[in-house]
Amino acid sequence: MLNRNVYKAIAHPIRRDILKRLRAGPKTAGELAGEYDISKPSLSSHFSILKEADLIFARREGNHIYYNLNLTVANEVLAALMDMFGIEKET
Amino acid sequence: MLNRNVYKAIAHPIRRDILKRLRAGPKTAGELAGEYDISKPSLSSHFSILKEADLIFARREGNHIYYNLNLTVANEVLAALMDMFGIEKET
DNA sequence: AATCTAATTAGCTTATTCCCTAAATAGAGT
DNA sequence: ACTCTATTTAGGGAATAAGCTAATTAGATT
Repeated sequence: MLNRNVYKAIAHPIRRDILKRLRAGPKTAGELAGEYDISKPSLSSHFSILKEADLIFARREGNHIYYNLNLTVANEVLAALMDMFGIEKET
Repeated sequence: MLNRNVYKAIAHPIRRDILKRLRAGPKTAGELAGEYDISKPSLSSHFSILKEADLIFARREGNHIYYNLNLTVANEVLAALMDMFGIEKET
C-alpha cells in the first residue's frame, strides 16, 4: 500500500527534481549534489525523505551510493491521484 | 501553467479527502465540515489552500458557499507527475 | 592501520504548517 | 435596522520542515 509520506515527499521542488533526474537512470548522491545550490547534508536529508516514502532506493557500489527511482511506487502515486480526482487512465 | 502550491495542497490528508469528495459534485463548506473532526476555521484554511492552488473554486449561492473541483488543474497535476516519473498516459 | 573520499548523522536555528478560540463579514429573512 | 446562519479573518501556540556547520561512519586505497 501507498505510504502516506509520498505526498510530503513530492511537495518539495528539489525532491521533485531529483525524481525527474532519476528517470534517466541511477545517479550517485554526489552527482546530484552538483545540481543544487544546497549543502550535501541538506541534500542527504532530501534523499532520506524520498527513501522513507519508498520513491527511491539506494544501492552502494564501492564508496558511491547510487539512487534509483522506484517505478512501482511512482505508478502507485499516479493511480492514487487518478482515483482521488476520479480521472481514468486512458485518454 | 501549474501552480507550484498544488503539491503542498495535496500533501495534507484532509485536503486530499476534500478533493475526493468533491469528485461527486459541489459541496458547501458546512457539508464538508461535518465530515471532519476539526474546527470550521481550520477547515476554512484548508479550503483557501486548495483555492490558492486552483484545485477548487468557490461559488456563493445564498448564504452557502459551494466548492467545486477544478478538473482542469487536476488533469494538469496528473500530467506533471507523469512527466516527472516518465510514465505514459495509456496502459 | 592510517588516510582519503563519499555520504550520513547530530545538533542547532529559522521558517512554515496546522490547529485552536474569538471576532468579523456576508447575505437572507424578519 | 436587527438577527440568524454560514463562513472567513485575526491572532497565537505547538509541531514539523528545511536549512546550516561540525562531526561521524563506511568503504577503498596506500
